[in-house]
Amino acid sequence: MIVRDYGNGIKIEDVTDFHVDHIFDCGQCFRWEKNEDGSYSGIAYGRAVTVAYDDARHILQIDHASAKDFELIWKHYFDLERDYGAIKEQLAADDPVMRRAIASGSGIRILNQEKWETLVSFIISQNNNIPRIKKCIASLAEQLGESAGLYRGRMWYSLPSPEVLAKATLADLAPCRLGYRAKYLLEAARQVVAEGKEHLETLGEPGFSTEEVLEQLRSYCGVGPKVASCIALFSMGRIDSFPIDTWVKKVMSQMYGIREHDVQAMAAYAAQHFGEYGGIAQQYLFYEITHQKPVDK
DNA sequence: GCCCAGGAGAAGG
DNA sequence: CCTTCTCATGGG
Repeated sequence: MIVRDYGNGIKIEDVTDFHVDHIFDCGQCFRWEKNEDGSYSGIAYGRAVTVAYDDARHILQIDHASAKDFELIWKHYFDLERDYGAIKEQLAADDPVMRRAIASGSGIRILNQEKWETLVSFIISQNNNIPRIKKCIASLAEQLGESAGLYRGRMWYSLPSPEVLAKATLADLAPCRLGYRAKYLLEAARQVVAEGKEHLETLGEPGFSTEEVLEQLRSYCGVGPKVASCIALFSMGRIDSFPIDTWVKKVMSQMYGIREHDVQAMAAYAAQHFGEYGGIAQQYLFYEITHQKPVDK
């Protein structure tokens, strides 16, 4: 992987299977905003950057980042060492439904996000819609988070740490408009602090089965089967984890003929047909159904 | 007013 | 073990 430093950012050559719209608008992350030129600016691991991709030249540009940070953070964050071409080929074989879904979101990459941030984000996500989830998380960062400095003419904030959130009160969270999820969040933060932050980090390491990881995650208040699957998938590299939400239920019933509320059957179908790539398959399906144009008659 | 959103916890069988 | 009810909030 060739990385060139241009002073205030870096360019990476020969990046394929990458599209910023697919990556940042497939529901896996909530802290990236699209700029007028099509690039996205956001914050992760305490760094505010801007990401653009040249589809013709296969060049990924990360502004406000160093080559050192690329090796340390961004290479892994964007999952650049995984061969998505081969995975897409395998998933599409003998599955016309998946082939069409992959065509719509061909540049998706499963991000490796911060575990704590992902836990917080998906507790907030429950029974909520994506625009409002983004507002809640941005508000939480601005109210209680840490400053990551000035960039592109404004201040950027990380989410509050577990320690800060564990000491916060419902009144502190009131401006964020989290609704009934606020008390879940405080409860989860207190558990993370009580057991030590390392525990959450350790969960991401190999050695545990995905089922063990999901079970551990479900011990946090506000984390059930679906939210646990998202945390495992989007921050712990468990790409076999298959989150089943209302949208996936729609896809699975419409396209694969499984009864609308039969979550068990959907999980079984995913395990059998998508296997170790269930989470990636799920993202293609999710992207397609959440971006399909309404049919006008 | 209704229904819905990347659901989960609590209560009641 | 299972099913049903409830939980804030804002947009359509």
